[in-house]
Amino acid sequence: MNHMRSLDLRPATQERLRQAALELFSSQGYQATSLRDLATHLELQPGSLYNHIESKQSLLFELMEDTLHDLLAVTRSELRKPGNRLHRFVCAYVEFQAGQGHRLTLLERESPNLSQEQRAHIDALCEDYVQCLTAILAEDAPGLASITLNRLSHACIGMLRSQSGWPRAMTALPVEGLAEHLGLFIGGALAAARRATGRVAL
Amino acid sequence: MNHMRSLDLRPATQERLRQAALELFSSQGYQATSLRDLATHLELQPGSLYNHIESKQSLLFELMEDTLHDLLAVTRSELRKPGNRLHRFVCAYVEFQAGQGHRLTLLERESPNLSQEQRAHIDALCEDYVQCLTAILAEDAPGLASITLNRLSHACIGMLRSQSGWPRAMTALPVEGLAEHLGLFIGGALAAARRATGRVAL
DNA sequence: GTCTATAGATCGATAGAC
DNA sequence: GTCTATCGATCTATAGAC
Repeated sequence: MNHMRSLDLRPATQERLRQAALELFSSQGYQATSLRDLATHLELQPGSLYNHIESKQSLLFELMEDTLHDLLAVTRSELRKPGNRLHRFVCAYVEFQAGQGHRLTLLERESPNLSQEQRAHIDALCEDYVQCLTAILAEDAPGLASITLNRLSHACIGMLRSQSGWPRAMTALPVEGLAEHLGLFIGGALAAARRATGRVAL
Repeated sequence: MNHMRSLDLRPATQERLRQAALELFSSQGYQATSLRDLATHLELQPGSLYNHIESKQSLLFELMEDTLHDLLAVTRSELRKPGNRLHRFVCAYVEFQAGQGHRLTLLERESPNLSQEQRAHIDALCEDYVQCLTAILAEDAPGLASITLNRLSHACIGMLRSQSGWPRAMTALPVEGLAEHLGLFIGGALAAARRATGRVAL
């Protein structure tokens, strides 16, 4: 109840710091960004950062972890709504990518800069996300062999990730119709997998 | 003719260096790998490396450039053979990934560590590779809108890249049947795109 | 083409005053 | 929670002897 007075108008330094770190890490890379760079963008002195972070590495880890938590939350929330689950899964990713794509860039690129334990944690969250999709696909195509299902899941996620270009090129196209296109392609891949299974099963 | 005597039995230092750099860069990351690390693995002193490279950055660039050149060469060579071109494209990538996957991880991850000019060069080569696939798809599905075709190309390449996992997890599955699975999914996506276009065109 | 030695710069992190 | 000041380590790259 007495925590109410903490509704500051300007964002807390914590939040400004994470925002700036996200921007710098995703554009220049983690290792190429020094804490001095970061402090300059915040108009702080380098040493002052350590009132808000434990270390540079833990900062990276928290950014990556939060990204996956948010992506999972958004996706699961979208899946609770009625309608085609596969389509909702695709929409959730497309929207997340459109609005916060640089957060996903960190996940793609900066894994090797984590400690072993941190990387294991992130990998586990990625597995959760993939499993989310796998469950939907298994529901839509009940007869698939587990190896086929597994590869289909990763292929679908590959299609979603492909929006970011290879490796970073691809003129930033408009998002309009993107979810529909991806849904179309994914649906086609799923149908093909189902047909092939049926053919074998007969 | 007199160059014949240069058929040394052990690989030249140049080649050992690039091999070791590839291994270290792809496993630890470019920035996290020091020239001391590299020199140690080669049983050399750090300074000696500069008899073989111009700079650390140019070493990275050449590794990435060579990778794309080889991938393009292998792919184009495969496309010259008879048979389904889309299938051959997929096979070329799968084999390249299976045999030299760590070379591709450099492409995925280390772009931001290049200079602007170097990155532009690499991006152009990536475009060439994408264009390779686009031409095949355009041939297989003549009526596609250019935006659809473009997104389909990137989606297909996303499926191919998805073998590497997200971001690096995914138990290294056997390669058997992988090209067939990916060909199936890609074929399905292509068919879906074609059907959707036909529906509109009618 | 390898070595030793080191320049010159930068980095992450800490200590202590305010 | 910000500042100043700095430690100690590490890095890329160079110079010059052999």
